[in-house]
Amino acid sequence: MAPGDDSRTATEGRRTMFAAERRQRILELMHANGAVSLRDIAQAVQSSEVTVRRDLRILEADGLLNRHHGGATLPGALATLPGALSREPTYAQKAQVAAAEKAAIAELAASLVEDGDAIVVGAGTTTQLFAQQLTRHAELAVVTNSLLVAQALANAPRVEVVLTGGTLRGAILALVGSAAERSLAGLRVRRAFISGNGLTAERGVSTPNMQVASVDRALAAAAEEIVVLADHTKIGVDTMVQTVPTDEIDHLVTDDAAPRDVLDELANRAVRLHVARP
Amino acid sequence: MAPGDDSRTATEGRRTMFAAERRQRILELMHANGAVSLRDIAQAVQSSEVTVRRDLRILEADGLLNRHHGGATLPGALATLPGALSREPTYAQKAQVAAAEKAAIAELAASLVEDGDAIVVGAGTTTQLFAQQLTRHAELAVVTNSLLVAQALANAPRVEVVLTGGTLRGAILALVGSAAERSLAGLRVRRAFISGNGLTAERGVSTPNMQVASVDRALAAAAEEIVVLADHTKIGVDTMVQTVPTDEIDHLVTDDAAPRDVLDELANRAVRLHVARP
DNA sequence: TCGTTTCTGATCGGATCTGATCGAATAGTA
DNA sequence: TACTATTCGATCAGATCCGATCAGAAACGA
Repeated sequence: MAPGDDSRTATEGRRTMFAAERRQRILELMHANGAVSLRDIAQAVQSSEVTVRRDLRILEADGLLNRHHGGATLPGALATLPGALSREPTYAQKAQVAAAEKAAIAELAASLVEDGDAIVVGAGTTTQLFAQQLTRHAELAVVTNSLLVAQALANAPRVEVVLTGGTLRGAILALVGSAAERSLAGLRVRRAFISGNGLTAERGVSTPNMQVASVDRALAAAAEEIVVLADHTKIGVDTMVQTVPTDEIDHLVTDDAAPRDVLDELANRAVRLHVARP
Repeated sequence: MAPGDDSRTATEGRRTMFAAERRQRILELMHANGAVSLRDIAQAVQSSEVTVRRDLRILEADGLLNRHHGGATLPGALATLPGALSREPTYAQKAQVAAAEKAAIAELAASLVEDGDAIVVGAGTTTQLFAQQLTRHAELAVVTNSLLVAQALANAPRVEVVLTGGTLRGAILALVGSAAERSLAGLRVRRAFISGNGLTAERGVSTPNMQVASVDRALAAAAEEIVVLADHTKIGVDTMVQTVPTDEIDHLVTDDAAPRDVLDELANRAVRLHVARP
């Protein structure tokens, strides 16, 4: 015994985390990112993957999250996570395509928004990233048909988020149908930020789904100016249903890998170009 | 029993620390660090771990802290890590209250839903769990103002989800406001499953927020029968705004820890009771 | 001074938590 | 469809922690 001995190995400060503390931390990670891979959690809480797996099992039993191969998501939510989870392959895959370009486009597009604006935001992986950039704006009013856009702005204190009603399209977590279009009828905002699956100089923005196209048209009709967000993989691509013709597009935000000739032709048709460099 | 009673006669001038003094220091340590390990406490107050353990047990009985394996934390906040990203403590905390009971309630309530039904589901942690139980139902139509309910059912292939429009209330991820209420105006479904913050026999369901209350009323008005989901922590509790009076409640789904007298009184008023056992 | 009460510390058995490993299941790819 | 690489689940082992019991020390009253 050596109570007065002061040559102790000072373990203080880096106290090991309690189990409850660790689980709370996991929940915070979940709410911050929507979805987290098991490996990332293990690293974040400085525990083994086995322990994290156990925690996830407990938290799932309490209904606080959903487990998947490779990680977990918030109940219902799905993620734009590097590679891991794939309950929803289509969406996760879409988010992976040109991820860096999309992030750069989102950031550049956000600079087109000013404090006090009222805007409309469509559904899509790019517009979701775009919405995340808007959390710091003040006195913003955002109308959207995308649950992911709405969630991205849910905690922004000075942004008012209005969701259109409508039928949920699960694959993209967006609202479609006549109810969605009707709720946009009397609306008038400054700018609409929409995406799509393809954009050509001849036919403008297009998407393969008719319901989605119909809503996108209604979104566009509610705005004075239309801003299209499209990474280079979509430029020059035409899909089934036209949503916004070229002459109605006011701005295009894309990245520097987009084919030059299509951009030139778009510029000739009075589309103002904003090229992001990832 | 008087082992915990330590209102000792103050023998002044002694150098040994009194029990009350030691416990006070423990509380100071807790408030300074949020969470402290048992070993650190023992070293800080120059006592054995056994004694500290005893103190923690007493302090926990007084509700002044929560014990865990290896130490203790403050009752309210577990989020104490430097640079913690507690984005949404309120919702996560709410979900943890009576989590097992809520899960059992959700499961029992789901048995009240039949294939082919059209139902309305309100916002809340319990209704979210309830929605997760519905994914296996077929030909179901679900109308909700909760983003979490909608997301829980997003991937259910045979469930049609309709979201009301409205302004997003970020803290609970639900849609409120006149737009939400208007979109429910012409609707008629078989049953409404709603929650709330309190339920008494005299005043029925209540919630502390007026906007939420208004939407809940609109949800209830759209259904032939009203089913209330409330765990025992809400039974006998009255909050500010009444949403559904008792005589309009057709079913109550709760757990077996609910106070007997309130349940009896509710049964007297024609509320059918469903008691889940976690 | 003595006995009683209360508090503190030590020890031991049992319980809990954590980490590692291996077979089984799952997702992605050709 | 078949194959391969992860990932999951179950089991086991080690370490830590908790609770209960017992013994010693200090304080109080007679």
